[in-house]
Amino acid sequence: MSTKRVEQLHAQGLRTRASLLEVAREAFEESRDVSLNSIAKRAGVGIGTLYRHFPTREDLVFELYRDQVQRLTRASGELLDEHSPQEAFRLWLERFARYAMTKAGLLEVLRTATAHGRFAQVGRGPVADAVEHLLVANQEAGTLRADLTADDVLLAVAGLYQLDPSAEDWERRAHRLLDLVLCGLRPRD
Amino acid sequence: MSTKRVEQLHAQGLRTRASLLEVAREAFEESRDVSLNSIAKRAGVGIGTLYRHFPTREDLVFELYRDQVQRLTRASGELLDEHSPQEAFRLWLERFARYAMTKAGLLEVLRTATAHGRFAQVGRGPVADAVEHLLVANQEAGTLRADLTADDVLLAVAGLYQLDPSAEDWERRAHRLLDLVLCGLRPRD
DNA sequence: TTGTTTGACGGAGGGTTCTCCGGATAAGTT
DNA sequence: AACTTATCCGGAGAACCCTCCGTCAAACAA
Repeated sequence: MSTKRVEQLHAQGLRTRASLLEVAREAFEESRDVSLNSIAKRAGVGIGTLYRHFPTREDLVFELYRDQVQRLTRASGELLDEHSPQEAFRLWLERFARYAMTKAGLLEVLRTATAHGRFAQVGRGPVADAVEHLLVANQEAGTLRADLTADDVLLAVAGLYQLDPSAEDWERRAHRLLDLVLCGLRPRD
Repeated sequence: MSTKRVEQLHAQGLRTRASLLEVAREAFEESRDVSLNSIAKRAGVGIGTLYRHFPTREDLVFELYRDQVQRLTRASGELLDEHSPQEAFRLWLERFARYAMTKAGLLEVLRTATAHGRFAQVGRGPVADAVEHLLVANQEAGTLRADLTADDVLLAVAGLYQLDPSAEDWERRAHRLLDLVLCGLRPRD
């Protein structure tokens, strides 16, 4: 049967893929800049195989943090359930900042994921969707300007990507930035 | 005499340095991603020589746009002479955006120059100084919140670095961003 | 004039990224 | 069992980045 065959063939591919991801996760925990070469070697796989599974370095890193990003985007709904739109929005932005800073690689992922690039095209990106969700709720509540788009918001908080997670003052700077942004997004008068 | 000797020795170095810069400028106009190898070759110089003059790629690019950056930073004073602090601030930010977008390489330079990195340490960077200048004038006029720092401002407009100069809508997006930022920086009530 | 010093030069070399294609292996076919 | 096909694997190879060090020539001193 065709489907079984596909599964079998995939089985092999999926195994090496999983192996690659596991090795990559370990490697990235040790240091941020790992050579793809070394990952392939540590996974006991040719470099060509790695590239077939993950055509670019970004693809690999993105996959590593996929669940983290998902958890973040899902949080928008949960926060809206438990808090007022205004609070939910602020809490979500703070979580966004914390996520971006905590795991070093995530920052890069979030930046490219929110930029208008390859990832953004997929339904304009899950992150943009989460923002949109929060945005609409706040606009209906009248706590955010009605003319805003998710794009506006993501651009406004882009300063987060400039922060250096290894510096101790990133938290203070991030806090100030979010304050300014939230102030600017409020309805005029 | 010692100074003459230094000048003579420098003369040689300066010539190759100038040659490198000239070639680099041409090369970068053709395409953004040029190999340092090719620049060295086109300048008729060994790759080692290039690296001695410009230890990192950033150093080279930064040098290419040094005068552009200077012109931008100087504009802060001129604008303050000719306009109200508020207008000067807005006009300067718009010029900042335009500069960053027009010359492709400049965007990268401005980002690293404003980030807290190597360049920023030198007197916290000329760009930061320009912002500081405008900021103080506005705070004295009461048109910007008194607790703001240049760092805050630069973080707030960092969204500009996310824009894609080759897309047609960057101008609209930049405009919206600046609107939001200026709104957020105004004194509360 | 003949060392000697000192800065500048060139490129080999090790490590990386990414591409490309021939080889292997399993599923399906006759 | 022999053959075909689809899929995956591996690594050679081209291009690049950056470092390191031996060489060279100008400037100066003896």
